[in-house]
Amino acid sequence: MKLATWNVNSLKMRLPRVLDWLAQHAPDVLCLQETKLEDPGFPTLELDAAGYSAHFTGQKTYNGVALLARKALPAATDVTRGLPGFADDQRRVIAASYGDLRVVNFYVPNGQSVESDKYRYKLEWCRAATSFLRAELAAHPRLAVVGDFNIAPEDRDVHDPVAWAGQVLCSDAERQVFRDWGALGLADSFRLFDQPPATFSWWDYRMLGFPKNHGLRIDHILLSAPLAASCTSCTIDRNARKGEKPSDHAPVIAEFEA
DNA sequence: ATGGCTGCTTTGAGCAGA
Repeated sequence: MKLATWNVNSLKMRLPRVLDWLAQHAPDVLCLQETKLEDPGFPTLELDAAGYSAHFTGQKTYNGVALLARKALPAATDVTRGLPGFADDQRRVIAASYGDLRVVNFYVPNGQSVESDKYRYKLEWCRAATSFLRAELAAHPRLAVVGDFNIAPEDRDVHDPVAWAGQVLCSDAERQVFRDWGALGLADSFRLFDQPPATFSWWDYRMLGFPKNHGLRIDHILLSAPLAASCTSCTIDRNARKGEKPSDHAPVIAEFEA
């Protein structure tokens, strides 16, 4: 079983790459963020032709998340959108069950800067997400929480920790949220394995960010204990960041026994 | 080789991303 997450920065622009990537990697589930599509414009037919069933919640210009699942999987059940008790026009959360596998797909707010109202919104959003995840864990033993978290959990996830110290994506409050989710019983699958240093999932389009590997690891796959026990690898596909018209994020992939 | 932002929007300068 293979589970992946990818912030595509506009599914309209990235659909050819997504279809190529699905054909090459054949994940069982691929979670997308920043689709930037209203639901009637979602490319359901193209993905169906590629062998994937889609569930999604989107809006124009910003945000938007989707779950793509190979049709061989059990049909999605218990599909939920948004965070309970957190009224929000921004489409950032979708979750579904495939048999006993539960997948939560997050596009965590960016926050812009620690002085910004958007940062306060980010922390409030994360507080609601913590409550949601506690309930999801209680209901679903085999839980994966994936997506663009917009949090670099530790200094080793940052190309220049001194420059980023205390900045948005790296602030103490954001890193505490990541630890809180870990304390609920969600393991960072990437850190279950030895990894090359300076492995990142996002690189700024500007200033030769990718060629210089000036990146951050902000896209994650968290696993409940039963899922973590069967996880055999977690990798970031930096090849997907190369070439013409890449997203600024690379996919994260977790593989499991059976 | 992977190369000095990109995608979006009441179409075009400005916002947002991270």
